[in-house]
Amino acid sequence: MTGGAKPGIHAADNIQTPTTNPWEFRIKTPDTARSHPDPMTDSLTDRDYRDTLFLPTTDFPMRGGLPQREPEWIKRWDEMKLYGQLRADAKARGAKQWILHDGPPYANGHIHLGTAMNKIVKDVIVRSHQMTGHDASYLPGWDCHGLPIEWKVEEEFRSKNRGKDDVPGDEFRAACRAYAEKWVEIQGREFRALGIEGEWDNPYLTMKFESEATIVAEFLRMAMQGALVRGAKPIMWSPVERTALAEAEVEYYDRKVPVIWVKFPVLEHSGHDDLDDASVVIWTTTPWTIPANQAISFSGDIEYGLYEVAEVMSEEEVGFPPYAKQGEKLIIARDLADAVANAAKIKFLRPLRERFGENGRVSVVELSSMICAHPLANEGPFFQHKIPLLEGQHVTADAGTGFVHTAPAHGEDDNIVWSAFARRFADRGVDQEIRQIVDAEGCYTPDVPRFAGMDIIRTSGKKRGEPGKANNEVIAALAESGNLLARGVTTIRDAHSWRSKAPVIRRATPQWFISMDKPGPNGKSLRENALAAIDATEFFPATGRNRLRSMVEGRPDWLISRQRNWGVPITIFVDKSGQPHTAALPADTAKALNETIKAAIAKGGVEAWFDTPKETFLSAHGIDAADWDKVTDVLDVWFDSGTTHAFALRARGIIDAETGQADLYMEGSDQHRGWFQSSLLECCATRGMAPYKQVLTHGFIVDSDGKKMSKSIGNTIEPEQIAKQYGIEILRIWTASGDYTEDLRISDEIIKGSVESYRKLRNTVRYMLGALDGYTADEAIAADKMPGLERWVLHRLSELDGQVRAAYNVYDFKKVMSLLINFCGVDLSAVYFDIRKDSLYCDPRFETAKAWDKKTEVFGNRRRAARTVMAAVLERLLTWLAPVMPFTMEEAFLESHLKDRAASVHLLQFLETPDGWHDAELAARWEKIFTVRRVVTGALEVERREKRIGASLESSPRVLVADETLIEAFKGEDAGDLFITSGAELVHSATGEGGGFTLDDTPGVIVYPVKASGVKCRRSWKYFDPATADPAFPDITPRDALSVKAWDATHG
RNA sequence: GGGCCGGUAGCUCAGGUGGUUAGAGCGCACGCCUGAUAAGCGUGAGGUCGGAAGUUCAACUCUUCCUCGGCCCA
Repeated sequence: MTGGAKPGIHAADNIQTPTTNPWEFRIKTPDTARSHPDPMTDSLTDRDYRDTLFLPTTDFPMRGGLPQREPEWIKRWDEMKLYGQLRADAKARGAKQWILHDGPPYANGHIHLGTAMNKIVKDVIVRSHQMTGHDASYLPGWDCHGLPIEWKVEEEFRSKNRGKDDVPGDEFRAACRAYAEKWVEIQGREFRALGIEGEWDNPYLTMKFESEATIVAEFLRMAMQGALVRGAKPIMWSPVERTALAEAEVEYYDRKVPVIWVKFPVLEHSGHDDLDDASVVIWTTTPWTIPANQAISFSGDIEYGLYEVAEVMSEEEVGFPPYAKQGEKLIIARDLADAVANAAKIKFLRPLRERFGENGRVSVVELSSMICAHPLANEGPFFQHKIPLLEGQHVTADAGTGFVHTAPAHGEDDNIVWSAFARRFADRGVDQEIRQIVDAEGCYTPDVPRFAGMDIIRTSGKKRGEPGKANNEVIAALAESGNLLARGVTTIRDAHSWRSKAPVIRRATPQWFISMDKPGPNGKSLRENALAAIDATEFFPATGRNRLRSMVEGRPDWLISRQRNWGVPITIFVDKSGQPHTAALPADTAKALNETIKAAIAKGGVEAWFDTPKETFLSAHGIDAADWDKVTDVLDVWFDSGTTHAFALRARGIIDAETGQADLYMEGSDQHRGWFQSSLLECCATRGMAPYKQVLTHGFIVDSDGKKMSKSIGNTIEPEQIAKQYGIEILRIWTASGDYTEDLRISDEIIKGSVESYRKLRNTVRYMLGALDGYTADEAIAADKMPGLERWVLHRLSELDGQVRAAYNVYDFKKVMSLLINFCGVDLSAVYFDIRKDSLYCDPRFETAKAWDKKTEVFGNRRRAARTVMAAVLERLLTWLAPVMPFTMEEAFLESHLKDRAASVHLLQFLETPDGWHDAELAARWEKIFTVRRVVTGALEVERREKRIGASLESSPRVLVADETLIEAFKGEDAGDLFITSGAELVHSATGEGGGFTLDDTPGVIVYPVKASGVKCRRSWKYFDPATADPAFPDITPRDALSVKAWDATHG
């Protein structure tokens, strides 16, 4: 029988084999592991050849036990000071520096999957650059100032019954420092646990004194160049907290608000006479802003009409006397006339002119020429300013009247349109100055007639956050003036303070800006410099350039002042005219003063500015402190982050102080608005260039449906969860396998896919470790002495070398992973290992070489070649994968014959490909071989299905090939070995012999799956002709007999 | 509402300048092996390329619209 009865010893072995760790049973030391003769028979031919065989032997387990082992590896790397060794190694190599500059996460809260992914990508980048010959240091950093920390600290004080005003500034800031420090420490540990390698002992922090001093220095440098301007801009202001709020600091809720329709009598116009006593009607939900009105906006795209109030509903019908009066003439958007009439209880609103202005409407020219009176002009001169009409993009006909009440101090659109037009109205007697009539408490200032001191929002007491007196009083005044057309109540979605939940108002306050358009030292504006720098930067993905570009093109001046406590102060003194000392003082004096300021911050941190009286700074330079005020605003935290290049890279000497650039900035794509931009603007303003050569962005983590993760949906996954269940390395493989420049999906199924990849890679490495047991450089054989199959593998390595380097170079890890996973799964596992199993297990082992004769050497060298190639593969695979899989590759490295080469796999470099490995001709030849092989494999599958064979060795196919070059491809190769059959016959034949197996896509190759004849070799399981056997070893093939003889000669 | 980006087999990804039956790996199903064994090998079934319209002899690849999703704004 072909299958043959199995010798009893195998059965016994099987019974004893424990299932827990089969590798323990592998023959580690063959000499001592020789089995006894089979007790069932004492026949000579029943010798067990197992001990003369070589089977893979390794202590590298099939399963990694990642969750348990990863922390141990990190501990090991920390103890051996791997990061320091990496630096020393790069220095010893004279490696070229390559800098990924870390964008600082905010020192608040635990890390999440997104931050983990961010750091993992960075780590893979840094490691791969280090291994491609660079000195790739990595200095992590943190953003430590800012509001979120301030809030948390305020909260902590409040829980101890201490309000914001009860805590002295320096005590408060000290608490903020301690808070940030705590989270830096926690996050540092969490990042380290992800296997991120870097300078964790000495990270950069925006709150270190030297950082704060550098931030101040950078700020003063910009100020000295004249980039700093003072202006007033409407910002969100919370009267309850007496502070400005950023967009991130507000929440939007529905709120009931009054709504009023107001008439602005036309004062001047250049149109038709019938406009003489007409009024422009506006609509607003913030009556309190009416006293601040300075203009009316309209749209050139809206048709307006002139109407006469022909009939008003009676008091009986309405329940109160309607405000509208018969005979009034109103200008309203045509589409909204009905709605206005309805609100104003007007029964009949008569269109006065069918054809109004050009094309049947009030033309832009006609409207632009109008000047209206303020509706409260009757309250006195304060309100008797001229109200121009401005064409604005923000005006729509969705609701209201088609005209927008414009108070430049209280609305962003208002401010934009006003700023654009105000200058043009100077010669028409329109006051250009923006009116600021509301104080920090949200009350009218004393100079406002009738309304002075009235509050918009109640700022204290039980009704905190509810409406104050302002709205009602303004409405009353409007009613008295006769210019109120209608009133009502509506609900709008509006901003509220995240903290107090009270409504916020828009209020213009004096602020400091970095001008985008003022010409700088090189004669160009910051905007122009920044755009040029963007053009000089490389973006991954390339679309990032457009995104950043359009933002810089369109952005307003950079508002850098914040009325806050926890931040780097705006270290300037202003004179009585509001000029900063950097502009008002002689340059030399200003510079000297700046040095004093910087020295103070370097010594005492930001506290030094707040705690030191202005006299101390000024009198040292002979300046009369009485003439100056010390600014106590702090810088926007984006300014801090924009200067990281200065204190984390330049001040530390990592890049040149003036001309240096980081090679790469890498953050989420949201940072086009954030860090990429703040860094760009800051560096362009100070040095006229971007601080980076390349910008790489990643997307965000979403669930399996592409939805963003949110706690409310409950689809969040924590990094710790994955670390505990699967291991960090699985998370790293997941990160590296997907397209992180887009959004990355994660789910159980997806993670399981990464686990599969991990297993495949781990097992491939494990097989090679086992196959290379006992391998040393002595066994190596030159490439030109190797069989074609080995040289084909070397060719594949040469291809991969180029592809892997190229992919890492452009941060395309998914390419690396798919290349290597395919290589392991297809080229190695399914082809090379499978074919060379026979050689590896059965050919004479190198340790028996001294007993080889010429014939034995042929087989022995074949095995040497296989092991030489596997060593080359292993060495490359370990290094190529180490950036993504630092844990497993380190483990494998230390189990391998390479372990004496370095203390860690991470201290190795990607290997260069020796000349001669690349061989396109050979590769083409092997493509032909594989083409034929595929047909043979297909034919054998039919035999298996028909139960005619099981193992492929039970066949010895006859292959008819029409294309002679396909036959020639096999020259010098043993086709049977390549097919893993007990033999093979290749016949050049243009015609078939009837029957036979073919594949549609491979015409001209016909396979007859001839059953192997002869007996089954008891050692190699191949079928062979017993007549050819060595008489001393009748039950094994001549090749196996040579192996066994060499074995016996060297093993007694 | 605006700007930018994306939607190819169950999953992760490939698919220069439009052109034969849209590919890979994994997973899945079935089979083989039992000397890589919680492994290895083979075979196979799965997409008409988010939807619609258009341009073209021809579109996954070009245009428009819609839809879903992401980031940033309003």
